[in-house]
Order: sequence, then structure tokens, then C-alpha cells
Amino acid sequence: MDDDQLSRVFAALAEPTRRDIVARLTVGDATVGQLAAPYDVSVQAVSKHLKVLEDAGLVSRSRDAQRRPCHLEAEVFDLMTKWIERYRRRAEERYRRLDTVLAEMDDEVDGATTTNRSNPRERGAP
Amino acid sequence: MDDDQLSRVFAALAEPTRRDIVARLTVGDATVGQLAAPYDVSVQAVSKHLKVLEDAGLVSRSRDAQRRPCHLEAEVFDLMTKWIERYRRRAEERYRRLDTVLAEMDDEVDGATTTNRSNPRERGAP
DNA sequence: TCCGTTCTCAACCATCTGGTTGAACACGAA
DNA sequence: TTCGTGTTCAACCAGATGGTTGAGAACGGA
Repeated sequence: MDDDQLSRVFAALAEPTRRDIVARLTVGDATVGQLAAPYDVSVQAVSKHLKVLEDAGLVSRSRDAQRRPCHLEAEVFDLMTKWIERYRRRAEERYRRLDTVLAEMDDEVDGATTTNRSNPRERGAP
Repeated sequence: MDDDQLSRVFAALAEPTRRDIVARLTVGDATVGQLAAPYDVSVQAVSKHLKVLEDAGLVSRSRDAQRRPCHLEAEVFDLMTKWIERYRRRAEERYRRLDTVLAEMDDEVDGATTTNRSNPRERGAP
């Protein structure tokens, strides 16, 4: 499923448990055991979740004796934010243009059949 | 894998093809056939992708004869943005606090007992 | 050294996912 | 009505995913 990092980040956060872990890590670093405690899944399962988060670049781990403290790498959020904002902006811009076009159309035509009014600047012919 | 809508949205965007489709839809509504054209997968595969996007609330479809024009529902982006911003803000805040604490500690102690101080100022506070 | 703790690796299992193909449905045009 | 186009449904397949259990690795402390 994953190709680039963006895919891995989205995929990593598509899991309530993992989002929960990320949320927990915003409070402070934590060991695997501490992170696993609230859930009734095995420690191994949480370890796997952490591997997913680590592969996505969302979490880094250091070493402290047997423990592996997990640390949130919040800059990765920017990757998503940038992608989202880029297209949201584009979409909003389009709606603005669309509104203008529709206003003009309403002046000239009394658009009875408006099923297709969603793509005004795109010729329908395939 | 999916529970809530947030999970579905993240999962939907964890796929390059689907992100591509979303990007394409910011330009304007499009039919399944139009969306499928650029890819060398079957129309059915794209139809499935659109179902995933629709279940996530990212896309809505109307009807135009045999065609099912797809429309981007960009407000759903806010769901993600809100989640991301919430925790990023919290994380940044924490780094700020951590820096303060560490500065104080550097004054008094030569860091012995602190399990957590792994590598605090790697990603310097903004 | 051996012991207990923390964590990961390996094997396994059930389910989900993204792709395929072929058939069927929905509709406009002839 | 019949035909062609656009789309979805159904069955299937290979591979990923999230969970389990059991064994083992890494380490501090006795």
C-alpha cells in the first residue's frame, strides 16, 4: 500500500490505536510498556504499531537500558498539512470561480436541467 | 481497519492513486471514465477507489444519464487538519516547556536520574 | 553469574485491500 | 425494442495488516 512517505504517514494515522499513541506522545516520551498499558492488546502488538509509526517517520526511539523510549517527531505533520492545504486551497478557489460562472449563467439562461452544472468548464464529450 | 470517519479519511488518502484522484477533482468534477483514463488499471478498480473516497466522505456522486459525476467534498479536509493541528500544537508546546525544564536542570544537576531526556533539542523549537 | 524486566523476532491466523475478469444494470440513441 | 456506453456487482486471487503466542535478545541488579 505504501510507496512514499506521505502514504506511510496517512496509513499510520488511519488506525485509532496509533492515533491514540501519537496523542499520548504529545504529552511526553514514553516506553513501549507505558504506551501499551492502556490497551488490552499484547505488548507485541503495540510494538508493531510503533514500528509502523517509526517507518512513517512519526516516532523515533532511543535506548535507555532495556527500555526504548519513544519520541514524537511532529514535523512530519507538516508533510500532510502541506498536501491537504494545497488541494483544499485549490478546491476553494474553484468553488469561487464556479460561483461566478453560475451567477453569469443565471443571468442569461433559466437553467432548468441543472444536473450537470457541476463541471461548467469541461466539455462533456468523452 | 476503519472505525470512525477520521480513520476512513486517513486510510483513503494513504493511497497514491486516490490522492491523485482527489487532486484531479480539485480541478473540477469528473466521471469515473474520465478519472480512470490516466491510469492503466481497469475502470472497475477506479470505481472501487471512488467508493472508498465516498465512504470517507471525500467524494459525492450525482447522476447524469449513465454517468456518475464525482464531486470533491473538501470540507472533510478540516477533520484531518483539526486533528493534526491539535496535536502538533500540543507537541510544540511541550518542546517549549521541555526546553525550559532542561535549562533549569542544567543549572542545578548534571543530568543523572532523567530517563527521558533522550535528545531534547534535536528539532529546535521554532 | 543467574534473574527479572523490557522489548523484538518469528511463525501463524483471520481479515482487509487492491487488483483482475465477466456479468449485469442504467440509460440515451436509433 | 435493440444497441452502445458508462458504471457497478460478484467472485476470485495475491499480498498486506493487526492480532495472537512462544522464543530469544538486551540490559541492570542481586
